[in-house]
Amino acid sequence: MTLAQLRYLVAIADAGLNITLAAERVHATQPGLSKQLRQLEDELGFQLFVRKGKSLDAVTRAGEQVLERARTILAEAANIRAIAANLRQETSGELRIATTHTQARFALPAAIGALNLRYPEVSVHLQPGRDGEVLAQLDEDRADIAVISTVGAPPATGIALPAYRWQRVILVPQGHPLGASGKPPSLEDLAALPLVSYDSSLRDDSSLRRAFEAVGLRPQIAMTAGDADLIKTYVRAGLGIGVLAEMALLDSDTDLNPLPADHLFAQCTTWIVLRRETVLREYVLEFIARFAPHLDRRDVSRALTADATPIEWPAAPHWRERTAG
Amino acid sequence: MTLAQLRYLVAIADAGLNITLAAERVHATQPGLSKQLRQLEDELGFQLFVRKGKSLDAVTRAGEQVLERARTILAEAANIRAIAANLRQETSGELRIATTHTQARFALPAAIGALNLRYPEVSVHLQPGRDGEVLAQLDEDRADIAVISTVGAPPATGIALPAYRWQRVILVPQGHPLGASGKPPSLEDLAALPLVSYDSSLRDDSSLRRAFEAVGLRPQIAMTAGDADLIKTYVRAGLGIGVLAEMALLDSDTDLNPLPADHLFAQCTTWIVLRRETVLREYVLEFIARFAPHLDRRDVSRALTADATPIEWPAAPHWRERTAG
DNA sequence: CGCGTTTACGTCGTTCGTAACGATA
DNA sequence: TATCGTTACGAACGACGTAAACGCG
Repeated sequence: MTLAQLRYLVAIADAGLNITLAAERVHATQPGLSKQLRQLEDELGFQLFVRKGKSLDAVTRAGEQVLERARTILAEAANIRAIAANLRQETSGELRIATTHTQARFALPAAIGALNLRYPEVSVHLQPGRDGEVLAQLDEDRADIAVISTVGAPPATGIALPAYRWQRVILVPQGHPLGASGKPPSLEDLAALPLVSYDSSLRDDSSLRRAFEAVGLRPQIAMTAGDADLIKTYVRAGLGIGVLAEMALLDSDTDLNPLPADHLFAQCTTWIVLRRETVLREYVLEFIARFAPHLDRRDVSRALTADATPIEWPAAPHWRERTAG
Repeated sequence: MTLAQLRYLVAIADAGLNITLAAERVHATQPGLSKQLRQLEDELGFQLFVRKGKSLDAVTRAGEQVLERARTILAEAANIRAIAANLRQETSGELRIATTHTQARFALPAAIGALNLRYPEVSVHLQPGRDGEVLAQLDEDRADIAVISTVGAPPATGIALPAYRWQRVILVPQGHPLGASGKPPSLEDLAALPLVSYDSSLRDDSSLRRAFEAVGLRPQIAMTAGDADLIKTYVRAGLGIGVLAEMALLDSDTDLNPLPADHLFAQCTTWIVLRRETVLREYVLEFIARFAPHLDRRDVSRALTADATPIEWPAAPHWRERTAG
């Protein structure tokens, strides 16, 4: 059993049992992986994969067990390398951030910009996805950190650090009667109008739906879109009034009128989620410090090793205040 | 970085930074380890050990970090091999039990005998030690399981499975007045007499001492010994009356008179302690099943992976009942 | 002077890539 | 027939052991 064999093993599993594809990903040849896999199976004395003809068809039950162990071995090996790289003060590397579109488009640019200034040799990869996918990417070691929002409690998987809190806003075209009245809209007002919001608001457990249902109303969702830019586009087109994250407001959106919705919807929290027992590169800590300045570097390190006390909120930085600072 | 390098690394650390000794233990040559260690340090880019002249003097701070990770890597590699060995139904191997003398001498023989009958190719190593040492041995991967007793809660480190419960007994020579009265002795009776008990009863936190202190008495400990056989010897010699574990009573002790002490001292529990995240060989499960028959094999496996619900007591098997069965 | 580490060197095993072959849809 | 996995072979690397030199107490 060698580290290379284990690396090949998980590469094959992650490539959907396609050895050729796995070989490309690990920068090796297909016969090499094939042979190493066979040798590993010979040494262990059982099949890791079920063969159908020559192809791999499935992972055996025992293979799953081995895969799980192999993953933690490789993760710890990566940790050792990270310790070394930090000690050597290496400034190059990569940062894979799994996140949703809203975060990537509106919340992250400032922090990523600052990171790039301080560590120009670090290449950042934004990996968009829905909430579930984002956490899965982190879990499967396909991302280094995840940035994700919830309405209430932190996500269950991984270690969640609170980054910031935000509210939703109502977005109407300039001159729309809802904005003209001068007083903030009520849920009844909104229920009477066609809404444009995120795709996720179609889900039964979406916080938007639940806010309406809590008072016995049913929102009329005219259309949904994957990102805020699209929502704004359709609000402009008059398809309906928008409900979206306040971060999505830009100074250039002068033709749109944002109305507060703090009193209608629960506050949201954006979290930085990390894998347990992971050694972070210096520049990742730097990124976290930029993105969530209230998090002490030592808090982050401590949260990673032990299941320590949850991080407490600071004097609640609000989004607008943060960007102003 | 290779698995061999990591293995050498922890071997050197465990050998007290003596490379030659470490080389013997891993069945390799000293120059081999020396070179591999250097190569690992070169690859990582920093010193794992502090050199004093040519010798290794200490582990560096970063070295400690790496060592910890290396240990879990090796443990997981061992787990993979254990999965394989179990699947192949291998019947040979070793079982290293870290435990105290009382357990080794009186409680374990039956289970070890049964294990040897079923798995004659398994070599059992009993590794005696005091309570703290026993758990340390388990923690440092120098034992596969630990068997240890406490008065109240289970030991904090590792996963503790309750094995059985027992009481202490008072042991006096035949014809001693304490046994002649016919009624069980009181703490006052005992406090007036010289006692012979385990070395551990000298500790301030010993349960023997605390039982007396709880009622404002101070026991008069005439002498202590490391094991029950010695205690019995000195009770026979008339040095005092014995206080020891009921398991230590043998049918052949006809010249000694055991008096119940259930009403004087708190009940003790003997635990089987395992390391977290460890794959046990089949024969270890077999041993556990023999030693603590009320533990379901699946309970054991489940307890190892997750921090699951603690095992509950069955219809409280008492020591005497168990040996009778 | 002995113990322990490093350096030097030769051998052996192993891995890896290239190329050809085979099976499967 | 195209795709994917296996077999075969040769070259290169690397690990290991033996033997000798070096430092230190």
